[in-house]
Amino acid sequence: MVDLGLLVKSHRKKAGLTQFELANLADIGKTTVFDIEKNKETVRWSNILAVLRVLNIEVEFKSPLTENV
Amino acid sequence: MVDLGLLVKSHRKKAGLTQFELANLADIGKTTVFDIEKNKETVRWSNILAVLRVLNIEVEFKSPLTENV
DNA sequence: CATATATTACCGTTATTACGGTAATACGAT
DNA sequence: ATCGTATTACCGTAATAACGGTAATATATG
Repeated sequence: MVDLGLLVKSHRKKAGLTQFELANLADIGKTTVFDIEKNKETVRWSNILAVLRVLNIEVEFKSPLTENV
Repeated sequence: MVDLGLLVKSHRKKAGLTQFELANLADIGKTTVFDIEKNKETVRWSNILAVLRVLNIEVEFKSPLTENV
């Protein structure tokens, strides 16, 4: 697994957004954006998804059993 | 994005686990396993990770900007 | 260096999830 | 069809994440 916090941060920067702006676009609180970038794992899944959606990041799940479901 | 609930369910079945057993292995509540399989997005990210870990499923994030960070 | 802006951090309140218990339904095997 | 097990569903309580406010620190810019 990857450093999601760093991934979000770098994408946000590239998009020229502040945490606050990203939070608004994703319709979540600024504190939550901060938490995600800090890899706090207690955040709501839906909030992570909201951020990823704004930043155009996709999620994929992989396992020995799947070449994608 | 993929049907995570279905993915979890099929992997759990393949592993021969009940929801309750999976919950215990992941050290979370049975209700949460049920919720994940129902694609309830309000679950805690850490709980999803716990389940994926037990089932040996990896997460990957993809975007136009990354060939993996 | 000084100023402005962004980030990090902390706090208190509110809203909501996590959880186990339990009941009802569905599923599978004999 | 019957029995046993798994799943689905609902509930109440306790735990905790979400949130905005604010302050402190860091970063960037003139």
